Amino acid sequence: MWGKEWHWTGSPSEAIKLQKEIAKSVELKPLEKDFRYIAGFDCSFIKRDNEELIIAGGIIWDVKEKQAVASASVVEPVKFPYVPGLLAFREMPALTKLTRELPRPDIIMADGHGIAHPRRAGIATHLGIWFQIPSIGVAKTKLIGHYQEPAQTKGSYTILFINDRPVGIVLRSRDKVKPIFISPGHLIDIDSALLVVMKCLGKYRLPEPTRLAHHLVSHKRKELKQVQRGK
DNA sequence: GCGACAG
DNA sequence: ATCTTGTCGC
Repeated sequence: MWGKEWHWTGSPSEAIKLQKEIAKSVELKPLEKDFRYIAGFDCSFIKRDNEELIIAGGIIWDVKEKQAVASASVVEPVKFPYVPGLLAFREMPALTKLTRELPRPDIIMADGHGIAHPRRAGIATHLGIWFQIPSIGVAKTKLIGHYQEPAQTKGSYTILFINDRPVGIVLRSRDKVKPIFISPGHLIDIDSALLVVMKCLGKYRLPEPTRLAHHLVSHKRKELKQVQRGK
């Protein structure tokens, strides 16, 4: 069910074990059902005294009407350190809490990778498995894999490989901008993930769900900075 | 031992 | 992610 919070505690080595298990449950298949609502998630961080806070934000994008129909954000202390490959353990607690305030989407779009990950279990995969909703990872840079640089024109793309295995797409989302990295998280395949992302592209490098979520958290962050000054 | 390394 | 001003290119 949507709104189910994630409460996991453990060490980095235990986290790696969990990811290996999660990867066994991943299902990659074409998106058969029609879709309309896509959730976009993103996080920001800020320091308060001795602790670090995470600001998680999410929006629901209506692909048909091309507009956000809901949004929410939460702020809480972060417990897990940032370790490449273990991003999900840092952001999942806040992101899942966020879902209590949002309607259930048809697809989840996360800021990060899906199976284009050392253990095929990026944050998009964690979210897809946890909620059993098709999920896609959209990252601004590569974590792992090899690819040929796509042409400079919008819409050009190449395949991202890990040991000769296709795991995602490197897409030029606008003319002459750095490409974005798309990979399925769960319950969707590479082709469908690419189609969904392209349907969400507007006049910016990032697809609307992720871009608006990022805009939301950066705005929330500025508000918190103001509060810090006033005390 | 030397690079690579989501956010 | 965050710290930060001006500046190069379309």
